[in-house]
Amino acid sequence: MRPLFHPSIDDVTVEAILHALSDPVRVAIFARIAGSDCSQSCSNFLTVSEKAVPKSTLSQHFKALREAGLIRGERRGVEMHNSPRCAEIERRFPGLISAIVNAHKVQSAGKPPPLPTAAAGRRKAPRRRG
Amino acid sequence: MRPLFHPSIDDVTVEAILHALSDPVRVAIFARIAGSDCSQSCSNFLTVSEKAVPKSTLSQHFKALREAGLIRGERRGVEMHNSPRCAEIERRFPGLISAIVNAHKVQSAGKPPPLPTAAAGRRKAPRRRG
DNA sequence: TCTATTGTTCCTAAATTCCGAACTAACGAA
DNA sequence: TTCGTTAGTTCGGAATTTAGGAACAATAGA
Repeated sequence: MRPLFHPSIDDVTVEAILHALSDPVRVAIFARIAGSDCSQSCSNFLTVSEKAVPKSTLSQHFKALREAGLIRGERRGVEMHNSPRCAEIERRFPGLISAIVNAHKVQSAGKPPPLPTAAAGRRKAPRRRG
Repeated sequence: MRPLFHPSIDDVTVEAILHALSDPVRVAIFARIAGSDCSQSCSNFLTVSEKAVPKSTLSQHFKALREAGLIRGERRGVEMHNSPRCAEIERRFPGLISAIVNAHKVQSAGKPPPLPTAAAGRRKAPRRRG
């Protein structure tokens, strides 16, 4: 298993951050990691916003967040501990992360919480494979 | 020619904004439109950050910015006038746009201005087509 | 050992992006 | 009117990126 790659803060780009956070699942993951005071393991996110996320996809999402410089991952035993790099990013790009997380909150607050029984109908149809 | 589509401000999403601005050419375009006091035509951006942008690509970039709700385009005669929708977005997502534009400035300031003679070597190699 | 748990890698299909070529639309001149 | 120019769009196909199932690797406990 390959060691985890984390960019130095000076190599972190706005483009990479915005791209990483332009995915609804990834912002949701990041918002929760950034908002928590203890590190989160990947498996805490096997469902995100009522939607199941396959673990291979989840792994890719975490890789994207790590390589954008948004989180730091550390393997501890069988699981991974993920923590935000907010402080570093704040020094490099003041106000960026909080504005994005805030906007995400505004948007989440704007749409009513999905009713459990109606949720299935709103879910994106699964893609069928060969 | 199809009429231009502009989302209502309430339909504008953080994800769409971040995705639109996660492209280096598009942030550069948007930063210039947002920073100018007069509207800008598309053809002003046939070269962006010393790099030529094919006009079909440019057209797609403007479409992406419009449909993300970041700019408003208006056809006047043969050309298009593009203006930012910063005020509306600021009301919906306070601080978001300015943080991103600021971050983009920080990043641009960080890298030294490319020397004209050396610029060609740093350009991304063009993809070869069939 | 064997088994369970957590996460990664591989592989292929689907989606997205890029950009040259062909096109449309507005304008001015003859 | 028709021709030519300019500004931008659309089309089509190749390249790139993404999604997720299956197989795998690594750790821990029994």
